[in-house]
Amino acid sequence: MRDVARRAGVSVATVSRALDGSSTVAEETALLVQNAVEALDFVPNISARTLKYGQSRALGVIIPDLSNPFFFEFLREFEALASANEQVVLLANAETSTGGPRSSVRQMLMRLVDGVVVMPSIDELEPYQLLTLRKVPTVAIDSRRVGPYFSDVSLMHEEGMLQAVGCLKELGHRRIAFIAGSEGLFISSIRLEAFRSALRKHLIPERAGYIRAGNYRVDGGDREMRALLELRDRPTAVIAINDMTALGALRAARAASVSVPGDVSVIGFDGIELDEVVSPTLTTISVSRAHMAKSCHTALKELQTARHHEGRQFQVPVELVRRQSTGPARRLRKAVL
Amino acid sequence: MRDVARRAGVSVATVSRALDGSSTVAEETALLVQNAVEALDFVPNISARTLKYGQSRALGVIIPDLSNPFFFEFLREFEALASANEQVVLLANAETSTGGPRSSVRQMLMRLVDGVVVMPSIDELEPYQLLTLRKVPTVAIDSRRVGPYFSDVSLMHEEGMLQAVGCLKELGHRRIAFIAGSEGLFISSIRLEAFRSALRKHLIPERAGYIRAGNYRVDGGDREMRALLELRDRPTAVIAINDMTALGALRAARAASVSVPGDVSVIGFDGIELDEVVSPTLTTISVSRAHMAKSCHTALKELQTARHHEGRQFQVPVELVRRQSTGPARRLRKAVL
DNA sequence: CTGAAAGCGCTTACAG
DNA sequence: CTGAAAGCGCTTACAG
Repeated sequence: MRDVARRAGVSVATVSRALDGSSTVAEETALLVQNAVEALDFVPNISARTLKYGQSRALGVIIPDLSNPFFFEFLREFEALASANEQVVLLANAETSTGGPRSSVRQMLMRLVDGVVVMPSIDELEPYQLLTLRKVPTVAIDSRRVGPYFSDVSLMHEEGMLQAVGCLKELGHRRIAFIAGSEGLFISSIRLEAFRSALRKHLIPERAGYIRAGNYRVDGGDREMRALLELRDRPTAVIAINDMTALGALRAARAASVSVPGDVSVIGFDGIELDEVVSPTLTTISVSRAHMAKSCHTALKELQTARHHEGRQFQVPVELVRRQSTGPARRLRKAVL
Repeated sequence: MRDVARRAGVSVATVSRALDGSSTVAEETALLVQNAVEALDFVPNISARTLKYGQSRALGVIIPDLSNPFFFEFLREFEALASANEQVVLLANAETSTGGPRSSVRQMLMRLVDGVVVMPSIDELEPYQLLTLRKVPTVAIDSRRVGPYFSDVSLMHEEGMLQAVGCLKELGHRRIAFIAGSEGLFISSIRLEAFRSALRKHLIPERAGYIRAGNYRVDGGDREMRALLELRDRPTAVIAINDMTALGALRAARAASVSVPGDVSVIGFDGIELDEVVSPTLTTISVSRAHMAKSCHTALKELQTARHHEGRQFQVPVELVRRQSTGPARRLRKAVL
């Protein structure tokens, strides 16, 4: 910057103001600076500004180590929003990072990020309080809590499950099972509760052994689907906590020569791009990643200016997308024939 | 830091030295500082250090906007390495970022990253020269070039294609097609050349219309597979430039009621996790993401200390993984029967 | 082994 | 409209 100033024949203060844009600089001076900047290919040093401002124009994203395409798809959207705002995305993986979530949080603090998106389960939410204590705007997915410097972006699981169960009911299904996530995880229990509540609203009884604990991954879905298929009163439909689990369920059905949707219908949750690649294509409760990313970004921005920096809840709509993995229940089909 | 110094009853210089670890500090002084740090929950401000050092302990990753799980899987591995080195990952998407690659590069420069991984096609390599000019260690995947501050991590396409074609030949295939990436992209032409060279080495003729231009995505693979299946002398085997393309090819075959591997064999490239989820599971030329991430990380480290900061080439081995999508060629099968 | 001081590159009241 | 100067939080030769 000193070089630029020298070349333009002005002071560094003037250069700074000229680059800032909002400050008052004579037009010809600005031009002089502009030329010098281009001639020297000047790139400002952000850390100097950060040191001054206490803000780095960087946003952190802390993602759990689930090998889930959904997160990548979210990340893509979020990065686009950040870069449109001249912000950069700092990535940290809560699990694989040496030191776990605490070290991720520490990195975010050391770098004075302008905000952090956390995609954890509630069990792990505690380490992130360090962020809000230090007044770093933080938004968590599906934490269902708000507070100072802390907002929540929640998916509308209830509506999604209601639609899914409703759709199955229409197709004649009464024996509907659910493959949840790992036991004890909060998100898992939210979706499970949403499922149960949907059953109740549709007056469908919950059956013994119909609620299974998966692990959000393909292998968990595969394993639990096998178990379900071995039940005496085998379900005619299965809803999975996410698409990866549902894909595992499809695989298990294939391996057991159980036809989908002929013998059993399957519904996932997320709406990842793969759903349309597998066969049968997967019916799913689809979440708009763009909407989710937008909510997260807005939430972080709002927290900076909100009164008392108090957070609020954002709702992300979901939508049942019907594809090949759902069809009429066996019994109904026979009746029709 | 001033607070810590005050509380510990020492100067900030001493605090800095105590935290540094390598400097000489009396043991009891160090303890005093340690206590103060803990009492105040002190988190150092990295930008101050960056300002001083000119290094930020951040690594940039610039990824093209391909909706390809392979990149995420790579990113995961790379992030783990970075965080084990107390480095953070700065993510930029070359395409979606407003301003394209140039603005991504600018962000990296402004933030004084210690190195950058670029995963582009050669067409786009030029903007990244700004990095090496400014002495930022840069490593590109499959660029096949090296230079000052510039290393290359190349996959061993030739070996992979040789194995793939060899495997198909053994199974009796002679009519082998290839679905490439977008025309004009360098990576696409590397893999295509590797395929052609493999054909030559195995004395298999290349047929008209057997080389197709896809787009690295499912829809491109789908589209080109349909075209291939409509040929009069339909191929008995298809190799795709990457797994997403191969998955598209599988879908097209399914839609056309063409059996895989009964009527046609399919081989992908990458080895993404999904290959084992689809049906039939996908035979692929698998690339170790861990190895690739390790090479990139090492390359960046090396460039800082190398003589004249001259880059070099790293080779990442690949390996054919046989799964369900490959089988004996029709003709051979008949002969056997 | 420790402290005072300079300096990294920027921004911004404060004068003029 | 512009310049000189202080200061952001850290590190590190330089004395002691």
